This record gives sequence, structure tokens and C-alpha cells, in this order.
Amino acid sequence: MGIVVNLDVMMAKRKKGLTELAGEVDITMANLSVLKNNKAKAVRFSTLEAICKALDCQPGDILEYVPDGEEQS
Amino acid sequence: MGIVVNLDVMMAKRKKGLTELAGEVDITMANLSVLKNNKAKAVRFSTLEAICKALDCQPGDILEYVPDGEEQS
DNA sequence: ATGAAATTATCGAAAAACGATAAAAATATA
DNA sequence: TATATTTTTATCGTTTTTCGATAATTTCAT
Repeated sequence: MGIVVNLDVMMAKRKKGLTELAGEVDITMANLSVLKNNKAKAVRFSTLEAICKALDCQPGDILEYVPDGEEQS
Repeated sequence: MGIVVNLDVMMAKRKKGLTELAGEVDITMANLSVLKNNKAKAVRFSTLEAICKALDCQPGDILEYVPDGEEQS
């Protein structure tokens, strides 16, 4: 399946919506939405850093590698 | 400090050198070296996926967020 | 000393992020 | 239902960055 972005989980845990997070991460809501919904094909580390900072988490909390043929957690 | 790439650890664990890994990941050794030594500013998910596949690991094993003022593990 | 592995650097092309913006869809709320 | 809020989706243009190809240099083991 590839790399899966699990932003939803941490956002729910921190109780932050797209609007709020977008403000903190300093990225447009539209672009953050793209990332959240697995429409992005790459990330800049600066963006990943800002997200981890805002959500107080690690990249591993957000990015997951799902081998082909396996279902997502 | 930002996002830190810890490729070395997993490579050592899997006993794979740059040359071998580069072949499996299908990326030039030069570019993989850049990523390994924290010179990259972004990653494509396709690349991250190939690395996770080759090293049988998760993004979290490779990428680490180190908050400002903290030392690396 | 010799050879292999790794690092570093440069150039160019292709890919993709991201901002800005707008419209549509979904969701919540009164 | 009606209204407001949030989220999703899309497009355009600019900028950033990857990545291949390549070569030179450095490191490291033998």
C-alpha cells in the first residue's frame, strides 16, 4: 500500500482540527488537507517538523509503511 | 534540531551498506548518501517506502523529530 | 599501497510542494 | 430546515527539491 499518512489519529488525540493545525503549522488548510488525505507524494522535513511540533509527536506517529497486500491498522 | 534521518541505525542492524541499499531502493548511491547524512530537505514517499521495504522497518525507525534545544538520541 | 565504499559536489530535468484562491461538499449547530 | 463552520477538492503559478548522471575526493579496510 505504501506510505500512509495518519494525521487524523494525532489530530483527534490533541483535539485539533484542520483550521487550528494549519494555523500553527503555517501551511494553508487546503495543502494540509491534501497531506492528511494521502494525496501528497512527498513531504518537506520543515513541514513534518512543524506538524510534529504542533502535535507534540514523532514522525512515526504520523507516517506508516504498509507493505503491499496488508491492510492498514 | 528538526527532523533527523537515522538511516545508519537500521542499515547497521540489517548489515547493509550504501551500495547494497542503493541498489535495492533503486536510487543512486550519491543521493542515498545525501539522505543518510541529513542533507536532504524532503523525501518522496516512494523513496521512503522503498527504504522501509528494503530495510523491513517503519518510517519511525528512520525519521526522528528532535525538538530545539534537545540532543539527539 | 591498493581497492572498495562512501562522501561530496555540480548540472540539468522532472516532479512536487506550497501559496493563493475559489468552489463544492460535508459536518455541525441552532 | 436553515445557517454557519469545517473540510475537501481543484487550479494556476512559483519555487523548491528530488533525483539521475557523473566525477572527483575522501575514508576505510585489507
